Amino acid sequence: MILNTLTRRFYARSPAVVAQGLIGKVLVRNLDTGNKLEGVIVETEAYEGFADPASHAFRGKTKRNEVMFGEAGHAYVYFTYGFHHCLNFVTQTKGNPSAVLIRAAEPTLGLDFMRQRRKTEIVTKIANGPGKLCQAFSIDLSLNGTDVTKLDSPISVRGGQREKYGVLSGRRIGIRQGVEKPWRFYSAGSIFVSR
DNA sequence: CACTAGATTTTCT
DNA sequence: GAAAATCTAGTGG
Repeated sequence: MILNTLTRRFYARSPAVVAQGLIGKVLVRNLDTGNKLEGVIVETEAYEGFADPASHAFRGKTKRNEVMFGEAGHAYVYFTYGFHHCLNFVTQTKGNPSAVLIRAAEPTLGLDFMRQRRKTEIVTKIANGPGKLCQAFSIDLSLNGTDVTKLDSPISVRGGQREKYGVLSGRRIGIRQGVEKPWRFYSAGSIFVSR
């Protein structure tokens, strides 16, 4: 079993590379209660700073997106559609505010807790979407800006087993600008992806 | 199965 | 005022 937490160097690359690299890695959530949740990341999307009209950072810095303008390896959590949180990891370096959206995961640890939070018994529906994933993993705005490269952080990512079916890419979901960019990455054959 | 409305906050026009 | 990196419950085929 590999337990290495991903370093800042991993995140300090272009978002598309990081997004692809995160597939098959394990998202780790350390709760205040001492409970631990884990899930294998099966779907991500890359958002490329100033060059990408779909990125929150495209129109400049705001109070909401300021974390994207900071150091790579931090969590960017935002609230959207009045209801849902979305989890991102900041990538690249200062001056290029890019991030990777975590869209879906396969729950592997803490299933009872997640089922309770999601109010569903169906495992494939626990984290097959960015809003659902945050609900299952108990992620909200209080975690915005969290450094995810530390082992004892509330959120971190560690290496997992190699993705056996390979990684596919396609168009991103839920956006109207820059839809032609093939910056959605997902685990081939996984039943835990959002679509 | 497809489609639609509604929840509700941040941001931009 | 309207759209947004969404989800759910409801209607109808």
